[in-house]
Amino acid sequence: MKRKPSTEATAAWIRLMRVQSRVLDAVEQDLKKAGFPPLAWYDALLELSRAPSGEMRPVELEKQMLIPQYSTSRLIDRLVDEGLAVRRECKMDKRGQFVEITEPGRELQKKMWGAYSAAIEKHIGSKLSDADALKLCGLLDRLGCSCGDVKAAAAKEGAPAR
Amino acid sequence: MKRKPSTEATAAWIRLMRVQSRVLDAVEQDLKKAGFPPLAWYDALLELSRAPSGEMRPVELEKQMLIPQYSTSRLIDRLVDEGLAVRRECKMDKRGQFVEITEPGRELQKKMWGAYSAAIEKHIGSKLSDADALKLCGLLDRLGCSCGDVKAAAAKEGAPAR
DNA sequence: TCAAGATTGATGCAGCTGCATTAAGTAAGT
DNA sequence: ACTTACTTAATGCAGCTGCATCAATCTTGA
Repeated sequence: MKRKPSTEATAAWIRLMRVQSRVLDAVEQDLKKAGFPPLAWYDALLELSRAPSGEMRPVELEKQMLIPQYSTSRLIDRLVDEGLAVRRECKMDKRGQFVEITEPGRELQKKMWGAYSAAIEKHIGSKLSDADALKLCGLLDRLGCSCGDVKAAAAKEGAPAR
Repeated sequence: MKRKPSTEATAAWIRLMRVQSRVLDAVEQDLKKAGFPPLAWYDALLELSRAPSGEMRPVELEKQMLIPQYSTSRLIDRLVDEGLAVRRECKMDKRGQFVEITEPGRELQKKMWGAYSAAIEKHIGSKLSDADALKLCGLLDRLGCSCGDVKAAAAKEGAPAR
C-alpha cells in the first residue's frame, strides 16, 4: 500500500521544521548574548540602509521583508523608540510616510552583521561545504518561493526575512 | 578575498528561514481552514495517544516535543479546557501528575491527521521525489540534532515538534 | 533525621503575533 | 463634484512565547 505523503516526504517535513527551529534559535541566542536586538530589527535596518538616501515607505519595507502590514508598523515603532530610525511625512501622499534610518541605526546594523555573520558561519558554514550548501539551496527552492539568485541575494549582507 | 560565511552558506541560511516559514504557514493555514486547532495541539495529542494507556507525565511530553516546561504546562491547560485531555494525580510523586488523552482527544488527533497528511503531501510530497526528500533530510541532519531514523520517525504519523 | 539541593509544575509579566477594524487619503467612474 | 472603491497606516483585543520566580515535593548526604 502506498502512503499518501511518503515516509520520505514526512521525514523531510519533520526535519525542515526541527532543524530550522534549532538553527534559528541558536543564531538568535548568539545575537542576544552579544547584547543585540532580535533579527527582525537587523533585517529592517539592512533594508533601510540599502535604500537610496536611507529611506523607504513602510509599504516598501513590508514587501521586502515579507511580513504583514501591522507587523511592519510596530517594528517601525520600536526602531523609532530606540532612535534607530525616524518617521518623515510624505508630501506626495499624505496617507503615507517615509522611514529613514539614523546614524545610530546604521552603526547598529554594521555591528550586528559582525555577530550575525559569525553565527551563520558557526551554525551553517562550518557544517556544510559550499557545494552542499548549494545543493540544499536547490532542494529548498523547489519547496517554495524562489528567493532570487543564490549568489546575488547574499552578495553583501544576508537577511532572512522570515 | 574569502568571506567568513561563504555566499553559499548565507544563501542556504536565508532559504532555510524563508522556505520553512512559508511551508509551515501554508500547512497551518490548511489546518485552520479545515477548522482544526494549531499543529502544536496535534503533536501533543499524538504523543499522548502513542503512550501506553494514553497517559504521560508532563515532563515526558516536554522532552518528546522539545518545548520548554512552561509551554508544556500551558498547552496541557488548553487541551484540558477543551476536554481533549485530563490531568490525573500521580501517587508515586506528589509533585507530579499524569496527563491522559480522552476519547474526543483521540478522535481529533485522527481527524487532524487526514488534513495534516494532505497538507504535507501538497506542500512537500508533490514537490520533491522521494529520493530528493531523502537528500534534503541528509543535508538538514548535518545542520542540527539528529532527528532519529528517517524511515522510523515517520513510520505512522508525522509530528514536527518545533 | 534534617538541611541543602534538585525536580516538578504553575504563574505574573512583558513582548510579539494575528485578526479585525478604524481613520485618513487617493483614484476612478459617473 | 460625488459616490464608490482602493491604499496606507495605526490600534484594540486575544493568544502565545520567553523569562523569572514561586511553591511543593523529592532526594541526597552528613
